[in-house]
Amino acid sequence: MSITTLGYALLTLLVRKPLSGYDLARAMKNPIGFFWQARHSQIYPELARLEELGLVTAETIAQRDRPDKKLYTITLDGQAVLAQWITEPAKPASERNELLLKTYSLWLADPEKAIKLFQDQKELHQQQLAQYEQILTEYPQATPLSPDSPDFGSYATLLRGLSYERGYITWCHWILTQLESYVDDKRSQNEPPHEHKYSD
Amino acid sequence: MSITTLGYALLTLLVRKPLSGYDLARAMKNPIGFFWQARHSQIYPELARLEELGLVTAETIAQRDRPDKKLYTITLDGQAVLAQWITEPAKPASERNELLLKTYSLWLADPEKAIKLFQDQKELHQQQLAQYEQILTEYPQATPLSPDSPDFGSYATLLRGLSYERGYITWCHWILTQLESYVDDKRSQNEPPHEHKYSD
DNA sequence: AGACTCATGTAACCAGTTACATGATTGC
DNA sequence: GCAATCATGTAACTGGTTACATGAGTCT
Repeated sequence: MSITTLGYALLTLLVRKPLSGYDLARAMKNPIGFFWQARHSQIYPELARLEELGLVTAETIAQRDRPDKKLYTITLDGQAVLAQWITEPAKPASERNELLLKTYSLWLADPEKAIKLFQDQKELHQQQLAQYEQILTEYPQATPLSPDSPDFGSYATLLRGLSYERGYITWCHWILTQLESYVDDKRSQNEPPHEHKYSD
Repeated sequence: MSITTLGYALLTLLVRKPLSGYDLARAMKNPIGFFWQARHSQIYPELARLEELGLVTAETIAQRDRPDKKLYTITLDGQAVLAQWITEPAKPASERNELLLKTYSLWLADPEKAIKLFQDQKELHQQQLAQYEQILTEYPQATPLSPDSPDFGSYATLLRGLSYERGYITWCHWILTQLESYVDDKRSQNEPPHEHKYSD
C-alpha cells in the first residue's frame, strides 16, 4: 500500500493547517483545483489510508448545530514524506484537452458553429482569468515573497494560472479572427482576405 | 455502448487517411500526443468498438517481409458523427499537474534540490518547444491557412503548443531566479536582495 | 415546503496504465 | 546473438467519476 498523488495533495493542504475531509474537498476545488482535482468520494478513503500509514492523525470534533467532523492533522512522519516527495523528479503532466482535439478537425465543422464554440470557450477562460486576477489583488505589491514562506507556493501557482489563461484566451481569439475573416470572405468573394497575425 | 473521447480522437486521424492500429498508436504519440494520449492496449479494443458501431471498416492487408495489418477506414456515418461532435460544447480540461502541486509546497523543500527540480523541468519543456519550433518551420510562411483545410487544425494546435511551452518555460525561469536569489542572499547576508520581475 | 450548506461515507462503473503474450524481419 | 521495428491483441490493476445513502440545521 503506497501513497498516491492525491495523498500528497492532501498532505500539501494539511501541512498548512489541520482540516476535515469536508474542508479538504472544498480546498481541492478552490485553491488546488487548477492543478489537481478530486471529489469527496475519493478523498475520504484516501484520508483513511493516510491515517493507516501514520502520516495523519484524526480527531473527532463535536459541534453544536452541525454534524460532528473529523479533524485531520499531519504527523512529523507525514511532513517528512511530503518534503522528500517535493524534490523528486515530477512526472510530465499528461495533457488531455478536448478542445484541441476538436480544433484538429475544425475543417469539418460548420464555421458559424465553430465560432460559437470558441466564443464560449474564450469566455470560460476569461472568467477563470478574472478570478485569478481577483486573487492576485490580495497579494501585497512590491513585497517579494520568500521561497521559504507557504505563500510563495500559492503565489507561484497563481502566476502560472494567470499565464496559462492569458495564453489560452489569446489563442482562442486568434482562432476566432481566422474563422470570422473566413466567413466574411465567403460572403463577399470579391474582396481580398484580411491579415491577422498571431503572437503570444 | 456509446462513443468515448478516444473514439473521436481515432476518427480525427482516420478522417484524414486510412490507418492501421499500429499507425494510429504512433499518431497518438506524435502529432496528437500534446493534447490526447493513448496506448495501443486502449486503441485496439476501441477500434473494434468503432467497427461494431459502423463508424469505421477494417480491411486486412497482407504484406511481404512484414506481419499482416488491418487498415481502418472511416465510413460516411463516422464522418457525420465526428463532424457533429466537433461543434458540441467541449468539456473543460481537468488539469492534473504534479509540478504545480510540488510548487505549492516548495517552502518545505531544500532550495538546492528545488533548483535542480525546476532546471530539469525547464529543460524538458525547452526540448518540447524546440520540437514544436522544428515542426513550425515545415509550414509555409506568409500563406495563411484556411479554416476549411485539414492543415489549419494541425497548425492551430501547434500554435497552442508553442504558446503553452513558452509560458511554462518563462514561469520555470522566474521560479529559478527567485530560488537562486534566495540562496545567494542566504550565503551573503549583508547584501540587499535582488529584484526579479515576472511577466509572461 | 423546498433548496442549500455541513458532514461522511460506500458502490458501481469507466478510462487509462502496466504487464503479459506472440512472432517475423532488419540492422548492428 | 541482441536489440529494434512492425504488428495485434488480452488481463490485471489503479485512479477517478457518477450515483447512492443518510441526516441535521438554516435560509427563503
